Amino acid sequence: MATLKDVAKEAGLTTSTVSRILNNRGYISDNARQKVDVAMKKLNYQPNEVARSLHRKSTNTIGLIVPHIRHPYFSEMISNLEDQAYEKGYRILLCNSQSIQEKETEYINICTGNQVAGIILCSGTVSMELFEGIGIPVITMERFLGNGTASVECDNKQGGVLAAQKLISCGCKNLLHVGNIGTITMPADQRTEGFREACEKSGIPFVELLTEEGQYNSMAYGELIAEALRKYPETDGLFANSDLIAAQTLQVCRKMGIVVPEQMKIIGFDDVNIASLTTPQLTTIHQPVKEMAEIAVNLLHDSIAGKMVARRTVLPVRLVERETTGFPAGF
Amino acid sequence: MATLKDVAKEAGLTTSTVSRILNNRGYISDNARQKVDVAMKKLNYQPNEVARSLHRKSTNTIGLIVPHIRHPYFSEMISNLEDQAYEKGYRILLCNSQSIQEKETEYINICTGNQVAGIILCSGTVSMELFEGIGIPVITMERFLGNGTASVECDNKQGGVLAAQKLISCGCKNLLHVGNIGTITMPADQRTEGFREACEKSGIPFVELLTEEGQYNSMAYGELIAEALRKYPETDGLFANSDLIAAQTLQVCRKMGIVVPEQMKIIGFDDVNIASLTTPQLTTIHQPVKEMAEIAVNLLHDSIAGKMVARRTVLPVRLVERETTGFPAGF
DNA sequence: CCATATATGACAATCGTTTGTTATTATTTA
DNA sequence: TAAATAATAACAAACGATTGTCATATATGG
Repeated sequence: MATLKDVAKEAGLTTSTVSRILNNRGYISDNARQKVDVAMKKLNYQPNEVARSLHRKSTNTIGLIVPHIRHPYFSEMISNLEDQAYEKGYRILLCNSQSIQEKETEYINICTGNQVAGIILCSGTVSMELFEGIGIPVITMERFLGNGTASVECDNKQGGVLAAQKLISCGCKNLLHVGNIGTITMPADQRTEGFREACEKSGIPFVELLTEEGQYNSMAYGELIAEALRKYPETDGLFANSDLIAAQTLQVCRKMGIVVPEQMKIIGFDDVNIASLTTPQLTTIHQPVKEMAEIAVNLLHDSIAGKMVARRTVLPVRLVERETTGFPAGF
Repeated sequence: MATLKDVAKEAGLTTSTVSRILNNRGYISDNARQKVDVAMKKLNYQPNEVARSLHRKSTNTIGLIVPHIRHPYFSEMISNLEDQAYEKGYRILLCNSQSIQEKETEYINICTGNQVAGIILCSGTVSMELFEGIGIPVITMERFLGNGTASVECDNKQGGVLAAQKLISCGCKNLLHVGNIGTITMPADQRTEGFREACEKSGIPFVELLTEEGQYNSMAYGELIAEALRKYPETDGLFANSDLIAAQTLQVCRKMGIVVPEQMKIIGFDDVNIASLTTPQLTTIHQPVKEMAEIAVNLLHDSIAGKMVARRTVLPVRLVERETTGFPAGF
């Protein structure tokens, strides 16, 4: 790899001048600019970002910590975040914590060790103290973090309300809600909250099913759901905390001979691509993933620049009616 | 952020000694080791990887260039690659080229500029010349690259053969194959090759449907398939180059009133999670994604270490029979 | 007690880039 | 023609860690 020095020698200039040209500072003649251009092309010169980063004491890399990559919601989110980061000139250091505390902790250290400019933390489990003293901006998504970090969420509670209202308006009398991991508190718990409130308002009872970390990680909810449906056979409406769970519910219903939507209505969450690939297609709560990603990167960008930044950003969700709640099959 | 110097001062030692302790070289006393340990903890010291990288002239980062993140096959692949990289002490710099040549080129430059230790290139479009002189190891996955780079693929051709044989053994007489992007050559084209040969051997005709880049990027194949099924109404067996396409085909069939598997058998490719979330569940060709990822990272690791490395690695595929080819619904 | 092994200090170079300072020239401009 | 501006050279320090070379100081063993 050619260095600045090589370019300078090739162009017959000093490193100072070449560096100044690259960074557009001070006096520069067109002549010099051209000579440098030619030399750079000839030597196939690429500035060494590592050296640059060392000097300016920060990289243009964002550490992205997620609990999952394969999960459709996160792959969607990662994709959008990568997009936005690229737009703003940032790179993504991808860290899959698998929602294991130790891995998350280690990845945080890896991020700081690698001098990332900032961290975007998606739905993790690590305690907030770890972020107290790291001295770089952190944006959380779908994640509580008590200290000074900014968070981006969708209106989870409203999503729960919408789901409940829809199921109730469909005439469901016995609801089942497949919620989050019981042992971890996260903003997505608000879905349950909203669901509960709406149910209580209408006097409709519902059973809340807590999931376990193991299921979250394996993305396999089939057994859990089958068991619950056996235990609560009167269930005629189900609200799942993700489309993935809802899709698996469909499979379980089929196995058990429960016809959707006739005997059971189902509503998912996220509105990822599988939602429209199931049969029947999933009614779901749409999360504005793209907008959330854009806002997250913008917040981080501003935060890195030392600007003050919104402490909490909540984006609206909306109900997308497809077929699992009896949408007119007229297509 | 505390530096080595700070730690040394805190521990009452010199930077030389501390550095030697951190890197386990030369003579070190337990006493000194402890003092450094205490100082590190007290100062919350993290070695600056940027400085380290600059010195050793290489990072422990792998550039991962993919044409997609949201696509289930790639998110699966990315997840496995991240896993493997982590195991071996590498970090992942995630680059989504969106199969745009310019972006791919730029990302290659970004990778080299950031002194990555190596690159894993998934199914890209850029011409191989770009990789000629970059001087770092490159492993390709599902991607041809004529020059000295190593590649990891699944046995695409065999996959095509298996699919054809299955459809034919199911009694299909008029086959449709939804293939790759017409304008780009890639190993996945071999699926078509295998499919063709098996069909010809049995004297069964098939129509090959080329897809377009636009579809690949939007992941929306519905229109294309609907059109084809209208044009070739006698079709009774379909082999799609991905589960995503196959899943969309199921939706199209439903809209058109074609009953699967009775009137039409469908086989996908990849065996990603959606394959078992559709109704009926997809029969598909299983790619050993995990093993491919593991081998890719191992190859890159060896390649970085200067070892000689297999030029081409082809892993076996297998047919996974589910419901779209009439698997006994006895579950 | 001398030789060897062990442990550390003190210093400096290096990785590649940025940036500041001072000096030196060439070109304008008043 | 003196003064101001423009363009570059020549050096060197800095970013933080690694590593090499000596020098020095104990400790251990034969």
